[in-house]
Amino acid sequence: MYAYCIIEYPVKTLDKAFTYKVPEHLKNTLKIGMKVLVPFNQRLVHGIVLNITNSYEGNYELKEICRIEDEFLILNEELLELGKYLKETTLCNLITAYQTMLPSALKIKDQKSNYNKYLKYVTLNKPEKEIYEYIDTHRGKKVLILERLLTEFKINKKELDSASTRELEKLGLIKIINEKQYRIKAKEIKEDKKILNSEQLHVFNSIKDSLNQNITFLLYGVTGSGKTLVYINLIKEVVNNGKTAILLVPEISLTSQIINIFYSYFGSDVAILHSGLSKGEKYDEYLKILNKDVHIVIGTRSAIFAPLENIGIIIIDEEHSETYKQENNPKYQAAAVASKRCSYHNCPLVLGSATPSLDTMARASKGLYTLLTLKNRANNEKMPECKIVDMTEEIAKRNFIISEELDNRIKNCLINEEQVILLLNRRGFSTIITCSNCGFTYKCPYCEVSLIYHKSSNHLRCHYCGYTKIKDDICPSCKEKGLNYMGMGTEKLEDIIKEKYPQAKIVRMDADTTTNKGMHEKIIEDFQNKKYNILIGTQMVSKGLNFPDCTLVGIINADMTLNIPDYRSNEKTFALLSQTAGRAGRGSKKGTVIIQTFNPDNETLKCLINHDYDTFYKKEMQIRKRLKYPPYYFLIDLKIGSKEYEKASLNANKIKNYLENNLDKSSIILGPSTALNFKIKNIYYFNITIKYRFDNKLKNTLKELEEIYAPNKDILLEIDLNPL
DNA sequence: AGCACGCCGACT
DNA sequence: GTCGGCGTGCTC
Repeated sequence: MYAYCIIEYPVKTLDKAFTYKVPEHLKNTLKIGMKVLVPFNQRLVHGIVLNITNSYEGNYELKEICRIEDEFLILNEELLELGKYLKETTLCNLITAYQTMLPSALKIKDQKSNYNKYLKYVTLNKPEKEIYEYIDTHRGKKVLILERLLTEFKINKKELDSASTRELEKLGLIKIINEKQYRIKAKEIKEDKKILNSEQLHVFNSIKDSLNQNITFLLYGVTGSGKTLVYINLIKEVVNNGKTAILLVPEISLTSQIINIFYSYFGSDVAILHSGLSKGEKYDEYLKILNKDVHIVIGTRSAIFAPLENIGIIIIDEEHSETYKQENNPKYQAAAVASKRCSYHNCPLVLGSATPSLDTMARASKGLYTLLTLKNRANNEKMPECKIVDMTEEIAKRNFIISEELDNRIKNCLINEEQVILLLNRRGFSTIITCSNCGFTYKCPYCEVSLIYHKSSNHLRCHYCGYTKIKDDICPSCKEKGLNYMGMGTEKLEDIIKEKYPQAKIVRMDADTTTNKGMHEKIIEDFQNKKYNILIGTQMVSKGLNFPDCTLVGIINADMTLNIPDYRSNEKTFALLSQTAGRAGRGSKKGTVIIQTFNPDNETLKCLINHDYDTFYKKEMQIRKRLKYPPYYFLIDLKIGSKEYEKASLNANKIKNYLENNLDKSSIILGPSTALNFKIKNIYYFNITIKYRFDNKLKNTLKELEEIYAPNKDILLEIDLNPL
């Protein structure tokens, strides 16, 4: 009997199966997918069994497997295949794929062997007769413990006097048992259930009728339309059929609210997986899934690898969120993995969003996905009224940060004891040059993305195609000397607001104020309980939270995301501002949204204020088509890095030539240009972007490139097959 | 990745 | 003479 193993080192040259003999004593227990310890070049390393055979044809003198590492942990057939799929689609090593699928406590190199948490119980160890004999002949604490045990049978060791317990254990009268405990305990099921409205019911029924088919649904529902309730009912249906379900959410900040809702519906049938958990907690939740103690998994990106069997549905909430793409290796898209798993289990995949990504919507309009729509807010709430304020005019009136309109509305809210959310858009902070007078920003004439300012050379540069120009002294648009960095911190905004509205209670939520675990939840809870009047924050405040008394949302600088140098900047802006706007008017009162901008005529903002995703979609698709961006073209990013500028530049050009000679003529190769973060940790980076539609030479050419550069320690080559 | 082997320079 | 620098090669 022979086992084919992949070993722990994530190196290209070792990314293949090594064959071992299976010793007699392991023949019955060893299974495909197990973690094993094997001898490898003078030392012992961990590996995963990929295959087991009865014969071996080869000339190697095979060594024997030493032992099985975790007998309970077995990657099943589906997950083993999923790893191979990850390797193929992201060009990572197979072992890297398997490592990312496991929680850190079970990863191969984790040295701590036991993450199990036990609760110590005390029980009697002798027949009652002997216990009574002891009680009759002794007195004191020990007798009291024995008397309690005679009636209560087992008692938590912590409740008892430790010295007495130890002595009783020595006498053999009692014993201490370890009982496996899960760190996270589910809350009780609450019987306060909402009923689906007619629109929600229609969507629910459409998906329910296809529960045994591998169909992808796009659930496009406006903010506040009650998508969560649809998810809950779908999952309930799936679980009632004896199957399991995965719900992906974008980030931890959102999970706390959703998790509580799910606990109240499903109690202990839910496992949660996200980065906010400790190693031990993650381990426990993973065990709950492996032990089939739960049917439902809720979590962030990596929860898509949950070892559930018999999956009946996968739901990805806020489908457009960028958090579903992993930015380090393996650079995978959770939605693609989900799609793969759904096809294995022949079950539906549901993508939910109020602002679907263009890729997803394009697939829906092509008929690849089934589009389902929730047009109205649940509970008869109205969509908030949105208004654009032209900041150019306000600056003339010397209102630099808060416009007159927003100022009046804030004052009104404070009088009526209603709440305000202010969004400060801080993305792409200081690398973009803006005219403080007219709001002008430099754009690349070829790629229509904002140019990045390089201070050292006083140049503006397009990070897609490498177009370069020198920064002007006066603004080319208004001829004033207003060209400077754009940006203001939330902290500064907080000071300004405090000064302007001294009577208001203000709270700030950004990366600085939420570093401690639980701070985020606390701020939200306090705001919900009306401890504050005004919440100031970055994108964090945009996520699906319900504040019934929040009637005003102010977007201080809508332009910021419009100007980030990314072909998706319009899409991102539309999503972020819609989400934030959706916070207003979630109770009985009507909500208002004030959008401050230097670009009042911007098409994206116009669509936004009319809640008109469809027009936005059509207009943006035209731009994408004209400029050959996704979804019309696929993109691939190559990142070339070296400690020496010359080497990086030289090799980037070599790679470009190689691509030009080997790719299909229809593919477009852009660059090399200096990367967005040109120099990180003393390594210089260059970017090459490939745009393609159909290119069957592509995969192989990239694999060849990887093989050429794998042994080269001076040059780093990173390939992102699904860049954002 | 990480260990052995191997071939050259500066030390008790 | 030996200790140890890190270049190369190999790992079932």
